[in-house]
Amino acid sequence: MTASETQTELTYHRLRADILNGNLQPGSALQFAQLRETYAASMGVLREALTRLTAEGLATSRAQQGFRVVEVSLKDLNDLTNVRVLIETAALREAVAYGELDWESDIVSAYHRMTRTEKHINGDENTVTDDWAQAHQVFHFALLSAAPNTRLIAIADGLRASAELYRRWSMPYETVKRDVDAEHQELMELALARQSNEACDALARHLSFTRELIVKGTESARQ
Amino acid sequence: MTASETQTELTYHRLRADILNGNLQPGSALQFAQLRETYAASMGVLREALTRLTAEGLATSRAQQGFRVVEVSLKDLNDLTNVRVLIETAALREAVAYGELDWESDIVSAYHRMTRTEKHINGDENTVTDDWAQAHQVFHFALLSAAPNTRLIAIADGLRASAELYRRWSMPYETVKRDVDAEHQELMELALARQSNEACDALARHLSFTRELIVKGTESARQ
DNA sequence: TGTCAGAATATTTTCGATATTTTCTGAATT
DNA sequence: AATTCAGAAAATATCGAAAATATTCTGACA
Repeated sequence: MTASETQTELTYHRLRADILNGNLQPGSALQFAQLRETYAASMGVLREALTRLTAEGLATSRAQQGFRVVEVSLKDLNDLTNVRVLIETAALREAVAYGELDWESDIVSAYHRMTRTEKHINGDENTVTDDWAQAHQVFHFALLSAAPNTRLIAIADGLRASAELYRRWSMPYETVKRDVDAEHQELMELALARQSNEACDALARHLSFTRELIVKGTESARQ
Repeated sequence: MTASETQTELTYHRLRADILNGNLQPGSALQFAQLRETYAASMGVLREALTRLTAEGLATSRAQQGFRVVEVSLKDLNDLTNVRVLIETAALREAVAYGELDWESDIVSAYHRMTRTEKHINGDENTVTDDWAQAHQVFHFALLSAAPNTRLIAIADGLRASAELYRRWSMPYETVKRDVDAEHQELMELALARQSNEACDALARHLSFTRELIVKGTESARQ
């Protein structure tokens, strides 16, 4: 193996991707025998990858009962959204206060890349390409990256992984014709204009949008 | 092995305790051969325990270069303190708003236990007993436990582990005769009186105290 | 004196066989 | 019909040796 990436990291990334894109369904059991075939990895490697995913909040484990994909729920989505608003607005406020030219350039660059990346697989509006998801993450990371408080940024990044899980869930409900690009553009412009309060409001709305969609979607489905 | 605790968990807890109480110094290498003797554990078990500690922020790892105890720094202490104030006050505000009789009773009980627990080992003011550290954690957990947002509580708990690392560092500087018990009592009374703003202020001051001590201590040492 | 290649050493990573625990199945008992 | 229990089956947890990779040491060359 010539790559610098260790076997465990490779398996970790592949498992992580399969959880995030729904290939492994929330709540389903992650059994070693089965995973071993799929990923051609030894038990030790799988075990370590799963431990990392558990710590990240994408899987759960109970002693002697193995691992499962984490469950999703409306309650957790609500909690998650509230925490993300709290953390990300705090980080954005710092970034707007301390960001310099590098920060501005990174945001513009990330925005450009995101808007020029093919968003849907074969035009199917219920899907998102890996490339776009990646570019989206980079854009949001760039927005906060100038915040001096690295702990804040690390927590925001960690929560973004969980949020990805729900984004997938919300896609079928995006009947409202949400204009995500416009939200991102507004966010970028307010940040670059150093309008702290307005930018934070826009970010809060942006983060809350997914929750609103799912809540409304499941409510109408229940009737 | 008859215990319900799995081998990995046992080793994880022992390693964690040794990092927190300074038995393993910040920045020092955690080598397998050495750890294997100390903890009488296999490589796989150690590897998993270390992976969990890394995810928790108490250790670091680089591919092919093993694990180390996490480094401490003034910058990180500052970041950590700011995030903790942000998170814990948000959680406390929720707890004060939603807490019921169970919550009140738990706080009173935890406070009582903490104040009746021997604090120092052999009266040495530079040390803290494991029992007191445990009771202290339980008290702070009880304060926030009524917050409906479980994500918020989980993050607060996670950060408390890192904070423990710095508490140890600050002990030699506690020359100011800090009255921790009084701080805790004030905190408890304000929370039970449902005085949200005042309680959050008291909590912010309480969390920031450790930072002030270390900053002042290292400044005067540098002169 | 400083630099560099290559051997020697030390450390980490990976693997599958074995031990332990949980879950399943079905017959016996109340 | 419901419960209990033992044995079988399936899954997870544990271990230490072997492979892969980094680090250190050595001595020749500039």
